[in-house]
Amino acid sequence: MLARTIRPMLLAVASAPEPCADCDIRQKSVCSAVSDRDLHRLASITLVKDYPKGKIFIEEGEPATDFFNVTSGTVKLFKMLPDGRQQITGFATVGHFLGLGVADTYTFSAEAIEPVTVCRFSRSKLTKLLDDFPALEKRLLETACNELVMANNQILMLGRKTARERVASFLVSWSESTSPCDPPAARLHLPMTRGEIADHLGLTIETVSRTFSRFRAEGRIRTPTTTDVVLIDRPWLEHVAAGEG
Amino acid sequence: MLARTIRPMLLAVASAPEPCADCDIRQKSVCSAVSDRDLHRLASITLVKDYPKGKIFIEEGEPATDFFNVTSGTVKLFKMLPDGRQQITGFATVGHFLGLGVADTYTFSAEAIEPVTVCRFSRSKLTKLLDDFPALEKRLLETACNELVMANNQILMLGRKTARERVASFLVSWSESTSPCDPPAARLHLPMTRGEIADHLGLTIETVSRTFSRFRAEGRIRTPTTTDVVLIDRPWLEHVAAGEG
DNA sequence: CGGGGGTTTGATACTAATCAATAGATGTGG
DNA sequence: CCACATCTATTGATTAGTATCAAACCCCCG
Repeated sequence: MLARTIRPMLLAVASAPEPCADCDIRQKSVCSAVSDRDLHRLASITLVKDYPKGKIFIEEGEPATDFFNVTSGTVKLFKMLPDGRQQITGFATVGHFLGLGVADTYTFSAEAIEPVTVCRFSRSKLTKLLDDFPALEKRLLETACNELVMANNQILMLGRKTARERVASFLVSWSESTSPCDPPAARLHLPMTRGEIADHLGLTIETVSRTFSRFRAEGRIRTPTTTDVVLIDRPWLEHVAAGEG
Repeated sequence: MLARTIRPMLLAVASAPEPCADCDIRQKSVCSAVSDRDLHRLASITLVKDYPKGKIFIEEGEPATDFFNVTSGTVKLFKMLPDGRQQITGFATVGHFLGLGVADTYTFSAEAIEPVTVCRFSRSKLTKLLDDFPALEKRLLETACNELVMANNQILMLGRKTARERVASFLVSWSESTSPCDPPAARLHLPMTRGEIADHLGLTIETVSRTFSRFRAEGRIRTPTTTDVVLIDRPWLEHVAAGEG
């Protein structure tokens, strides 16, 4: 009896592998709000997609047909002004859900800044699913609230912090978002360019570069490579980031 | 039979007036997601409060015990740095729900910038209520998403727009948020000071004042009083606000 | 080895901040 | 109702911080 019910499922998996069942980042994402028992319903509306570096897979203004969940790689989320000025509202890494803060059309664009894998959900299907999974809806609300907190922190940063404070804030917060352990690892990898950091902090490439150099000269950080940073004096960086520098 | 069921309700209302039953801004707020039939449950956890101008009724860092719904007046939402620098993340007017984007403690402060009336809900009680009212939860998620869109627009503004573009953006967006009709009324009332506008736009009082003066000299706006603005050339203001100026 | 994108560093320009003074608005008490 | 005190707004002069323009450097990759 047990075997009889399980075997067909295994066969089904073998013939059309369910993306969610053996997903190893599920507990990091909103998907963990769906129980194992219901997972096939989530899987049935999920499509796993790979995007190469540079691929823009969400374009501001286009009809918002899909939600996404990042399962590997780093994505930049950004808005642009007509003359090309760009503002990166955030970087999304593994576990991040994309598509909140959207009306009928996307209100931001998303670009893979390194090879990225996402789970793509049909927006209308996921919305319907929410009626049956209140826990998932609760989880999305929670996620939206967290993003609001982050957004307000970025608003404070852009509105009132100096270039030094912004770069310090970025280093500390990127370190926390990529290093789950406590205390966070001292060495960070920066998959984004100086230009992307600048577009995130409301600065120019040159100012970001100069600030890195100055932190280096002051012995607060080391940069073994352009894309790797070691936080030598994290307490000081946190102090500066908090506006007490 | 009808009379018999209604009369006790009316008596109840007379003895302890239910704040929600005859609320005339309900359709503007998240409360409209609760049906008339269930309204008493919402009313039972609601407390109507008045705050005078200048009253700070949410303080960043304090335990987040309550949610609020603004029913009249204007509230400034802000964050501060230790040395006193202030960033106003938004202005909340009638119908706005306060308390999303909050963890265990408030992540922002709220001050009445004119006399304000709010409905105060116990956070724990409202959270419990959500289990019974999925429509209300859905509505809160929708609200949170709208706020995220607004927050991202402000991030773009603070990170990449010039002083002129910021002031134009503010005028257009305040006009839209206070004038429900389409096209919005040309004359706006600004309950906030120049300093508060500056703290919202990441500028100084002087820069805001100068920009107002310049718009006035260029014939784009008129300022009958310090607290009232007439948008003479709205299309131009929208153009500048969009970064095409 | 050469090319090209990304980065660093330097010189200069410009926007908005700061400092300062005046003017206008608001409110209070005589 | 007016005079005074206080707060807010405007305008001007100067400064500072960051952007812009320009050149050299580095590193990766073909």
